[in-house]
Amino acid sequence: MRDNNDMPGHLIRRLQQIAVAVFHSEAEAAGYDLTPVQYAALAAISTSPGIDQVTLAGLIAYDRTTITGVVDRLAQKGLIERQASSRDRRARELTMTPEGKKTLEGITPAVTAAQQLMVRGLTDDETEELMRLLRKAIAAGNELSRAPLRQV
Amino acid sequence: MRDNNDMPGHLIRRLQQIAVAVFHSEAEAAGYDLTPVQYAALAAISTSPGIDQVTLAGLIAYDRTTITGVVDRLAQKGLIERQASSRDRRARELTMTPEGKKTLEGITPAVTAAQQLMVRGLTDDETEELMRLLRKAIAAGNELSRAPLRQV
DNA sequence: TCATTATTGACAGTATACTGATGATCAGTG
DNA sequence: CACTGATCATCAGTATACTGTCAATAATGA
Repeated sequence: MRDNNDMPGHLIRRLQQIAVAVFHSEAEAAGYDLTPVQYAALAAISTSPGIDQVTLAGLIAYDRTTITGVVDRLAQKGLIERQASSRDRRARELTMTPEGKKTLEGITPAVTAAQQLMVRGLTDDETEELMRLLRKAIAAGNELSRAPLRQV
Repeated sequence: MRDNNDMPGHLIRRLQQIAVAVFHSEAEAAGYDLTPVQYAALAAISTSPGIDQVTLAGLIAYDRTTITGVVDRLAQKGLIERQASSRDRRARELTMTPEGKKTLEGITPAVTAAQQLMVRGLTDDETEELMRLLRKAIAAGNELSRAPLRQV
């Protein structure tokens, strides 16, 4: 019988759990109540103001159904605003509030720290190699998920 | 600003999504309705009959709260049985049913196929290296998650 | 033995992720 | 312009994951 430790799926799941836990503890220690998912969405909206939800989902590889809830919570926290688009009445344009900008700037050091902490068992070279392999595997499997990356 | 593609956390999350999607489609194609999480739990119960839920959670690095629902669903599908332990009246001993054994055996080829498919962009050597790096990072971060691995 | 502490399983509540469906709207074609 | 098909956002439902809490029970130490 194949051991869990020889299953890529199991190992990926475990490191993901650790990554999320590290993110939460770093963010909380810095005084912010933001999930990894919410952070990524906020950062993407910051880079692409006025973006609609489907495009946002594609940029960060989220399911379009998931993004609804994430955007809801960001709006509820006053970090972003959602307004109907004038060009397409189906779409909602997402923009950051000043509060959102302040939060994004403030939390960034904690996010950077978390990224290092979650691979603290690896050397810098090993981390680079891990990221290279992850990128390569993701590129080949991108279309297998319901939430593929869609670069604009 | 740091790109998503340079963030280990983002890359890990994406590959995890792909891994789960691949597992589902392979399992479904083989005629089974079992999630990756349910499969791992079933396999662990098969290896360690009579195990209690906390020990099971430790073996596969699940949160003890999560395991309750997983075990519920496996029991509801008739794949496992839950009975009060005679040694410890708090604990529930988990055992497989014949149906569970049949399911586990039947689904195993699909699981193996899924493990290969989710890293189909990598060569065999690269897959080995990816698993090595994942194991090393996980070992260093094990205690950072609420659901660490607890080998017996 | 008795009081304190720890452990097991469960529950409520929140946040991803997904499947599948729906209403509103847009774009392209005849 | 009317029709068809695609797209945007949302919803209902299911399954992880987590935080924090609780009752029942076990284990430990004074």
